[in-house]
Amino acid sequence: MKTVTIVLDTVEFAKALADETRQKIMALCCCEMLSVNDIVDKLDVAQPTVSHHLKILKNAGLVKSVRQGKQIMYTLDQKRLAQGCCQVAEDFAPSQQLKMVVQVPE
Amino acid sequence: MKTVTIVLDTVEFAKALADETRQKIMALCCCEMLSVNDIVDKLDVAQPTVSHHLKILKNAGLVKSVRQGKQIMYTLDQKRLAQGCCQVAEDFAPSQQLKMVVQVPE
DNA sequence: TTGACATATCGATAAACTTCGATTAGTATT
DNA sequence: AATACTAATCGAAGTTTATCGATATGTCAA
Repeated sequence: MKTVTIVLDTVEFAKALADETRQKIMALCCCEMLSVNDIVDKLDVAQPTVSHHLKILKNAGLVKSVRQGKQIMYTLDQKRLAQGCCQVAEDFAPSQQLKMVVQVPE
Repeated sequence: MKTVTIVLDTVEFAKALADETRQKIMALCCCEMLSVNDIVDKLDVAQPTVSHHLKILKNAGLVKSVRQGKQIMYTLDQKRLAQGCCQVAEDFAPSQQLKMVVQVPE
């Protein structure tokens, strides 16, 4: 039996987070699915800029996307984000343990 | 009575993390105090470069420093780092709760 | 299949960032 | 005080990144 440990690239992870516009996008689609235009409407940036940032977030595995007709809906992968945070904490702050609390639906 | 909530700037936090050399520095001085020269010796970068990165980490509150004679010793602020990770997770992944496990010394 | 809409890609520009050699500032030793 | 040592600052060069207008690609409806 093989154990596969998914190790995330903490530099790519941090780089994906390291932009104000991207953090705004992440906050917007953290808890719902939004189309690119939805995001453009809520921010003060051009459509190509939003697409550019979504691509970076996607490459870092931080957003998932699904096509719905003409639109492509994006949403933040919260689990992945939390995993990234945990990994950073594990790597650099081993004395300060972080635990991910699994939410049990009632 | 006033309640003061220390809110960390998640963009500055992420930017501080978003560089390979800085992550190497963080890994080096995560669990011990190192002088600037100690870090230079362990990495393949020039001294001004290390000083530059230490300044960025310091401004983000991620390292603490103390002068010891001629040297200035740097060490990672693990607690602060873990807090940053928690804050990012709270802000963007509210469904995936992270908890900081407080270490109780025996 | 034509037109309208949604998103991605391209190319250019400007700003931000990394790096390093040279220099400066601070500290300890002799 | 002069010297040696350590780290910070300065200035420049090169690289990366963010942004946007223009355009291409993909999808649906008529």
